[in-house]
Amino acid sequence: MADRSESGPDTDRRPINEQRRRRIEKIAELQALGIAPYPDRFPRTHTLAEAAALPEDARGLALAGRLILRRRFGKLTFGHIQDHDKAFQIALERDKVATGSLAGKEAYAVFQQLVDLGDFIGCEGDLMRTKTGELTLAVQRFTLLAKSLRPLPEKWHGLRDLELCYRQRYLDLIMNAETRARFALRRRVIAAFREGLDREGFVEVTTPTLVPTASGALATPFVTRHEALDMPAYLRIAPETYLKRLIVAGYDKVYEFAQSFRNEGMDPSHLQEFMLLEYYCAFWNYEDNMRFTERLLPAVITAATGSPVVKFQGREIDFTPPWPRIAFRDALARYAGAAPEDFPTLAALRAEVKKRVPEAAGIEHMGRGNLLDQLYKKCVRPQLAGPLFLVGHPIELSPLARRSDADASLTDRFQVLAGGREIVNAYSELVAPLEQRERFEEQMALRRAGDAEAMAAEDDYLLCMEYGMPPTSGWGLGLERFLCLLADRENLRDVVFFPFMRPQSEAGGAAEAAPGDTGAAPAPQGV
RNA sequence: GGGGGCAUAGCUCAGCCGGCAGAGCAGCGCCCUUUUAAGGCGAAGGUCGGAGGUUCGAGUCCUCCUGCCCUCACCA
Repeated sequence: MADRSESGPDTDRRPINEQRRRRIEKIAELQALGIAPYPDRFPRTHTLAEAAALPEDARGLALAGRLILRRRFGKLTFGHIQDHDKAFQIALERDKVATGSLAGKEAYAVFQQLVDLGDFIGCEGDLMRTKTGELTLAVQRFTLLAKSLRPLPEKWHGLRDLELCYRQRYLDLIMNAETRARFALRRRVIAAFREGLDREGFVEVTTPTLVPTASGALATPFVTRHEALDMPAYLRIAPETYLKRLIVAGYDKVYEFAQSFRNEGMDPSHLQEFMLLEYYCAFWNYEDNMRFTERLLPAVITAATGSPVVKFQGREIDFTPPWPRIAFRDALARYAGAAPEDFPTLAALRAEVKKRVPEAAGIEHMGRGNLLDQLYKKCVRPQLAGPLFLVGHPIELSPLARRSDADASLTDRFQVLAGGREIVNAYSELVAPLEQRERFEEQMALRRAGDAEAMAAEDDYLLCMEYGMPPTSGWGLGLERFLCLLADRENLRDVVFFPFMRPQSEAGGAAEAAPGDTGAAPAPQGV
């Protein structure tokens, strides 16, 4: 797009802002001086972090960044330019600076009057040290790289308004180093998981996000429509059954960072769109998997944060292995004083849950598994600081998990608990196709009985299983929840760049203008 | 979905018992060659989220609406 198009019609319908209008005027003034407001490139020699590591007599640097601070004196100006990783001081002297075809006083005036905080600029010059010892680029030539039209948030307090941080994350990232650090942590954690899994021989794969049946978890899917096939389609709620198909296909070890979608309530601990990391390993059982988990998580945490000890909500959680193991039944008995065998009938258990968790809804429709789960979630889990392995979950809670050989009412399943939260859910997979079909049918019966959580059956997956699935153990982790633990954050939105927000018009509640209705006097036509 | 809280200049925030709409930063005009949120002087900048109501008078009190935060329920 040609530079001059920027001085063309201004169709922004939002209330006129004085500063924005002034900056648009500056574009024309720059162009009149032969200065392009949006040039196409700048040959940068170093990032700002690289520049900061150079010897202080380094010469001939070309640095680029967003101008974020400026301290003007009469004939000397200090400023800071910022790139993603670093802010760096620049100094311009009136009689020693140039831009475009201008030099000295005229070039200096361009910097003072036509360059604004928020603009991207390129700066060429030599390093020096100021009287106060700060490594600084003495700028001989600067180049405007992009004119910004809106003022940045406050330079000292940054962007504080939570709603603006979510809606305009780019401003949050520009202004708040803590936010940048949080997303750098996300990047490091993902890289560390990849490294840990790759080194173990796992293969990263991609499976469908758009699916004909939402399976693999107990959740309400987002529904959409496949027009060409004239059928409903769903966004996946988990990658599980597709990854297991690949196990059947002969991949021994697969994993996926699977963006998943669940159409359920919004609160600080639930996102509609989130990332599940799942892996599956053929020939492992859940015990093998626990041993690997005990190696993988400390390695990832240490790689990402520098220590296996996580500080969370004022507590220290040490992931150094080994971690204690506790059976689901024992946890209920010890922390809730209510072992499952104390309530042999559904009615007795239901009465107990009603007594202890009176606020829970839908108790009448819950099966035995969900009733026990209520007791666990409300009375036991909050007390578990961890890290620890919770094992031996009731079979009703785990329709895709292998039945325990020792106790038919239990599954070969474990969860990793830390900070009162479930970090990992894993089990020996159910690989027997006929039993899987029965378990799905039990879920469908629960569904018909009113338990909305029960899992949907998936015939295509059952077909796949009938060709033979090796013994396998699978593992899943909610990436955002894990990141919140490492970043000591309560709200999952804090570790997602652009959380889903209800749209809001910029006019502050005014109705959306119809197309073509500019709502303001159009600016003069350019070109 | 229930309950509680917040919404004032581009940003960060004051605004008392209902009585002229405020500050800092940013921006604008001046002064200033070593600053670190530079400093000094000056002039601007507002649909107090929106719509009603009470009142002589509403940023302030009441009702409704919108958005966000917290919390409970549901869910990972």
